[in-house]
Amino acid sequence: MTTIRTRYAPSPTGYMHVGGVRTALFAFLLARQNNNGRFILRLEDTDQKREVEGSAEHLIKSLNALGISYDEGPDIGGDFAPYKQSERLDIYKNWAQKLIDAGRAYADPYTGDEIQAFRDQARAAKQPFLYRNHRPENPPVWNGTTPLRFKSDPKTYAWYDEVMGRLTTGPEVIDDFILIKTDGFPTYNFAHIVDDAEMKITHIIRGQEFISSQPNYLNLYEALNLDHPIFATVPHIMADAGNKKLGKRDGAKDVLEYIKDGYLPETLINFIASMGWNDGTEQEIFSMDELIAKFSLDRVQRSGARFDEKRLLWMNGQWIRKLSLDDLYERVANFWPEAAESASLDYKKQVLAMVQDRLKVLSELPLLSSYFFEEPTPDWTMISNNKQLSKLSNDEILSFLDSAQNALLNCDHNPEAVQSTLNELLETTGQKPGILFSLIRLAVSWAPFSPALNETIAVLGKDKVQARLKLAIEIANNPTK
RNA sequence: GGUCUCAUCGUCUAAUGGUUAGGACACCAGGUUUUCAUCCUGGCAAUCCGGGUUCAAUUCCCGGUGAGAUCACCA
Repeated sequence: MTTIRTRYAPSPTGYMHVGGVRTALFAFLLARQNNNGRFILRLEDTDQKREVEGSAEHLIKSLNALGISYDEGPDIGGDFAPYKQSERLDIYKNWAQKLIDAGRAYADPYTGDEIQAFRDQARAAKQPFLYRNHRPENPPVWNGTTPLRFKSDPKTYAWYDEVMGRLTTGPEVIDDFILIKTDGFPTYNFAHIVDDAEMKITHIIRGQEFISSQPNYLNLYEALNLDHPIFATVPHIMADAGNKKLGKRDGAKDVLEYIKDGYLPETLINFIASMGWNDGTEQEIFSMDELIAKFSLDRVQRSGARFDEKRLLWMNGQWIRKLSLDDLYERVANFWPEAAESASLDYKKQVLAMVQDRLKVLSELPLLSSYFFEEPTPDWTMISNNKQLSKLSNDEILSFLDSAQNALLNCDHNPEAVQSTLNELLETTGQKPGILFSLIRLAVSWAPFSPALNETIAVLGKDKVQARLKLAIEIANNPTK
């Protein structure tokens, strides 16, 4: 069996979004599940006008962040370097010359306006426009100042696509397309075929937008006397709303943005893979290693999938909970509230352990933990708006807070001891936990939600708990609250 | 408009010529000594429509309809 070589071949014209990640991921998985498989990154920078500064770096950064590693690429080289099409112009010229010599390419003598006129004509006649209907009889010798066109050989095609199955088209879709532009750069249509051949690519995985040009590529493979690689067409990912392909305009987020928001690479990989692929079981959570082991093109969905942010959020929570505390600790390094800067490693880990079950994205960490690091601002409306607490008289509140302060003063601040102290408090006050614990919870955190009360108190420590209870008592004593 | 493709709960999906059409997200209800979350239990919810083949069709075939892609000196 020949070595599998797949590639991801983006054009550096913007940031990397989830659609691109999925194409790259599938190609990567396919290469990785074979012992000697290779995954290649190739930059298709043949459109100088659309090129966006920094997007190649962004692309590479995104792949790295997600753990989609490549074996050959523009920044790391490889046996078939260079991996940037703009540095391969001579190669395309050579291949173009072969076509010219074989009578399969010719100089396009028309101006843009002239071609547009043909197009309008066809449209007026309600006919599909085909350039080859206007093929010049005696084209000039190509000198690089005009586009070079492929002289197609229209015919019927049937081919197999690993995802889509058997596909067929008629000769009407075959046309003379441009191989080399007037700026001397090849078109995608030409360059990718040459490069895939030169780089010995065995599988082409790409988005649905290329499926309609596939027969033209087949025609070109024939003209170049090349065996074509195996094709796999992956359906589009649709935007959350509407029925459009997910693109920049639909608010498709840059994948690095998801990372910055505190989505784990594991989540992104898992989620993107499972949009359009599953292994036929009820498993939802897949690690990269599992994906490598289980992925197969014939289980890729044929229809487009919608990007569901809520499911992504759920999945991120799942992955966060799977992490060991130490691992999670490393990953939240940049997400702590500012006030946590001076806190000890040990203290931060204790806090983190408590909020691990509550985090859905790492960026929520400050929201969930700030009162562990700085004094919260008391907000008495949290008590007065509470269904149960609002029924208490001020004297009752004072008495409960006072009892709590006293009881906790002589209590070791570890979760077990605090819990038994709290339990005793329930008995001595004769209150239900819903009332007493809510009150204490608010007095020590002033947060809409917090971890288990005994743990919270234990981690905060006696000094902070006493001070906060004292402050709450002062406020309760002050009628203007 | 031409060409190609696709079609199962709101969403991601599983399955099969015979099933109570399964799971997950979301949503709703209940439970776990406070809150939020986790976790657990339960609930709601789908085979686009019409023909045909068949004892039997969501599954195979045909036709509609709907959706997507493409028709560039973009990839």
